[in-house]
Amino acid sequence: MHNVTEDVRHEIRTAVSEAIASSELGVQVGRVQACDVPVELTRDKSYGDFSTTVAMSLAKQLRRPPRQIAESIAETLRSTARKTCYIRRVEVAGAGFINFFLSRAWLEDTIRAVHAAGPAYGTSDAPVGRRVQIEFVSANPTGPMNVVNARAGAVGAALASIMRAAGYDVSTEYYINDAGNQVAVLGESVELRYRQLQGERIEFPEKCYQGAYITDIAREAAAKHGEKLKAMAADERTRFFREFALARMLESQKRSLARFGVDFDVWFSERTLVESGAHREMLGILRERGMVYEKDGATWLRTTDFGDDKDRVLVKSDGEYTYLAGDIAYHRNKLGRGFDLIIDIWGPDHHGHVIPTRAGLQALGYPGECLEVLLLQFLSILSGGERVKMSKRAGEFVTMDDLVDEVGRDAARYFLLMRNIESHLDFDLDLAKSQSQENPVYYVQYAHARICSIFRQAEENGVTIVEPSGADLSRLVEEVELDIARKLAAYPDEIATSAADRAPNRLAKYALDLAGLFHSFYNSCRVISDDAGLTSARLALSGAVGTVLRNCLDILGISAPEKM
RNA sequence: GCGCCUGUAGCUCAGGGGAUAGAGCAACUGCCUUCUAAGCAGUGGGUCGCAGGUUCGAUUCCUGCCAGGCGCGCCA
Repeated sequence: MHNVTEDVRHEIRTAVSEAIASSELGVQVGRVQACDVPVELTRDKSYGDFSTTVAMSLAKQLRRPPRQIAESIAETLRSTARKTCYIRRVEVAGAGFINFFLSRAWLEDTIRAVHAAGPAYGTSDAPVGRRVQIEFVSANPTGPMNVVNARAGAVGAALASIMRAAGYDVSTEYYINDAGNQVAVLGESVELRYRQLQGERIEFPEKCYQGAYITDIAREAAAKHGEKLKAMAADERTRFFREFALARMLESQKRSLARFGVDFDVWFSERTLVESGAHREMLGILRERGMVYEKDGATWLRTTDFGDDKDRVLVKSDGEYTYLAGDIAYHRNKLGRGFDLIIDIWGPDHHGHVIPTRAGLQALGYPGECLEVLLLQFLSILSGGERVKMSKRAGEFVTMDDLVDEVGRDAARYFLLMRNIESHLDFDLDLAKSQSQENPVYYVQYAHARICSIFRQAEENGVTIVEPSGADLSRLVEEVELDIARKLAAYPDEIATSAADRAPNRLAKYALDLAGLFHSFYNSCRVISDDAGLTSARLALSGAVGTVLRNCLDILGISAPEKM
């Protein structure tokens, strides 16, 4: 009873498959496997509860009108002596849909299933058994977390939760880019600011990071290590500033992420990778496999063998590894840790790296499908109707912290999750601030708080709260009550689809729809009344909605308040 | 020039091979002596960018075009 919808689907599939085999159609089509019968929850309940389009897909093969085929299948289903437990009525409609009207027992069972499973409702019974790693955010440690990182954080964390709910074994990872030359530039920026603070009249180069946070770090270094710094030799001091600045930036980035509620299972340092000799090792394997060649003093990878439009450099003529080489080595390391699927969430400006990186893995002998890159589209911040320019070097941006301060963590996360990941997202700060009352996240949270309030009220009034399994759910007869139960039944499908499509926004929409149904119910039906039986039934329904809302919000990384 | 993403209501966007295309905002009208009005009920609003193709069926998939965003380094 964990997943009633799946049970029903199975029942319908089997019945249809058997009906086709035993009807006159069976001779022509042969056996149609039950799993090949598409069974969907209907969009509109006038089409019944579930529907199949199998007749339409058989039309071509049988060279008969789909409606006729549907009638034939339906007729056989109706005359089947063996009474199935949920199916009550079978109708043919439209172009050849076979619609199934079920007994209300399936909705009552759904409500009971939600109560029985609680937080586990909607999660998959059968683990998919694939080890998945999702890497996201992985910002350069050269500036504060910005809103693009916030979007990646919200999406990555939600996707990880959704895929876990769908049965995947998921690990989340943050790649710390602590080995590149941008760290040297960061150190240099801080050191120059420090020297300026010491009264030296020196120019601050354009390539350095301009933000005020650089000066803050310089000031902090001076305050803590003032005397020691003065005594240092030049190269020693440069090294000091690089390490000091890096440590401070990482600390501040981790703090921002923690405030935003995004956590990672693994923080992976690029340095440890470099120091482990992973690059050299990778290159050795590629060389053995004949995948690299020398040209113009550089070492090239034959990415064109795997669909790239030109080969790529792995080792520059100055002997340094390229960014691509590092990425391939890193991904090889990930796969070496036993993951079957690597999901990276990147910005759209990195889309050109997808093919070369995958090509690198293929060149190493891995299947291309083991790397999936989700390109998260950009996010613009609108303030006063104007697009806020964001440039890290210029030090202009709205930070993740700003977002949390101004809009709040829950609202920020919901907003960032609301949209399809491949859609450009306009985040209007003024709107989010001024209209925070109408914010969709409050709508969902409010439904949850209302449900909690009902239960508090029931307790205060001394209403005996019957165990849901004991409530007489046949008392739920209002249309909106049954609509809610139907929506609860759709939840497991919603989790599965959101996971398969890598689409957290679907779940955000589901939560909004369920909350809407509940608000509607709340306004037209009184839960606590003199009718004890009805009260129990409605409490059971409300409690089930509360559970599912909580599950959704939890997955999305948003709090489910008991009071608002 | 090549590549990726987008084009759906006045605005911001969902949806998606199927049966009358949805929500919020904005506008208007009602609903608080009863469990939270951060709520509900209702009204108006659409050639799903354009043109072909595949299909029993396309707004959805494919191709081309148009428009917008972004990217095309021995940078990271």
